[in-house]
Amino acid sequence: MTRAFNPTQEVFRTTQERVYFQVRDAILRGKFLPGHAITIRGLAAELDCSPMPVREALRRLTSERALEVSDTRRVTVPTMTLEKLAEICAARVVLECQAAEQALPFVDEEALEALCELDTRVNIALEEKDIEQYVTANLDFHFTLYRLGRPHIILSLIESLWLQTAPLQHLVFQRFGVQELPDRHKDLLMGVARGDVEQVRRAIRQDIEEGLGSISAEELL
Amino acid sequence: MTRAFNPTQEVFRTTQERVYFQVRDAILRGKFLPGHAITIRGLAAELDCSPMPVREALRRLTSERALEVSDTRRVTVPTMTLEKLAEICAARVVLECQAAEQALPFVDEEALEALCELDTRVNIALEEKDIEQYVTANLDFHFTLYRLGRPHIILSLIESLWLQTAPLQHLVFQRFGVQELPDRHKDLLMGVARGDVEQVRRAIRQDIEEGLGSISAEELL
DNA sequence: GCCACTAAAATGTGATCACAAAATTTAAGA
DNA sequence: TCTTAAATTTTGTGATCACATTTTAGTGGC
Repeated sequence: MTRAFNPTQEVFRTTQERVYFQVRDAILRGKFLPGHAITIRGLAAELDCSPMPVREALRRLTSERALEVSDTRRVTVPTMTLEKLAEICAARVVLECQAAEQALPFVDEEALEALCELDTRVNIALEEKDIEQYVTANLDFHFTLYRLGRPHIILSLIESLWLQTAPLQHLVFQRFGVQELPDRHKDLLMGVARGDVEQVRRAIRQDIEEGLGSISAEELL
Repeated sequence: MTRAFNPTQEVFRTTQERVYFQVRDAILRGKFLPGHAITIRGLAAELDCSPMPVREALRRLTSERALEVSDTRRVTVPTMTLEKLAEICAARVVLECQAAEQALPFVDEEALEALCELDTRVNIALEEKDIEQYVTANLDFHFTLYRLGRPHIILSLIESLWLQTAPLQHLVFQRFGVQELPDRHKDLLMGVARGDVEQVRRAIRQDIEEGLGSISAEELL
């Protein structure tokens, strides 16, 4: 289970909750391709429970736009469009800038060290072309920063946006690898260390726009 | 049913969907007070269906933070805190500015006229101290503008944020009325008419911050 | 009158069932 | 071989049930 999205590593109180996090994790890890259809009974059998908790978990995920229901009521992994991508990009920029700004006053020695360590993990993953590791480390890096300001509402909005791009990201990674990805983490770290709001904003904006903006029309199907 | 939130006035394809919109509408119209507990069977009886669709609708609404589940698994209308309010405020500012900016290129004579008419309705409601009318007209005014840019993802994020403040808003309205509310719609309309991004942003920011910012600690319970 | 304790009612969760709609497979015809 | 149509299976939705937990009501004691 991805730490950044479930940092407390909690034991799930209900089956529905367990299923929700399992499916969410699978999406983040690129286990589902865009367009792929998901069936309630199939998931229930796979996760060893009745259809009931699956229904509620899927309803929750569609509500976050991590999945979508087709006009024939079938639950599918959404396909991306350029319009959607542009919107997600814009929303991520403004929300993650806000989260980072909110986090800045809480940056101390310890936090900075943790971020540097995570950045190192990202770089190692990039060098080794380890997609799985890169995705996890990158996620941890960003959310560790954002979480410093103890945001709740904004963070869940950001999580929803990451979930929406995850399937496409993995598609692109599998096709082109992770090597030529831009790395704005150094700028971001420097801005964070200095408490320079403007530098942080610029780094986040570039990180997002270069990462998602490079995906052109051809990759969308 | 609030037009701005369900502009197509669609016929609902499933019971679950009908229940979802009915409860959502009730929240927006202030039918539920913060802290109020909602029961599945109770709602099911009231809306004349089995508990099943209600469960899914409530799950969806809690996913949007319009409702929340207590630690004893009871679904309640969330109570507000200053921290949450500040976050919602910040998120609304950046997202609604983004939506408005995206809408500007689509503003034409017709749209401008529609907005003016809605603004008039808001002012009439304010003069007559008609809370119900004010809430509806204000909602329509903002979302009519935002919808021009045909946003999907950002719009649903904004909707979620409005839902979260609705119960508190109504509480404040009932206690203090709607008379002394700030009106930044004139500035906003002028900015929209001119295509002046900066003026629009400023008006939206002030509209949100003066509207929600005036709610101090005492009102929160 | 007020508080602790017990009993009864109500509630959320998960499982199962029925049914109509959709997807898939099979069969038939050209 | 390909297309179309019928038959079969699979699927989502809504209803109902069982059960453990929680909430509420009721009772007794001070």
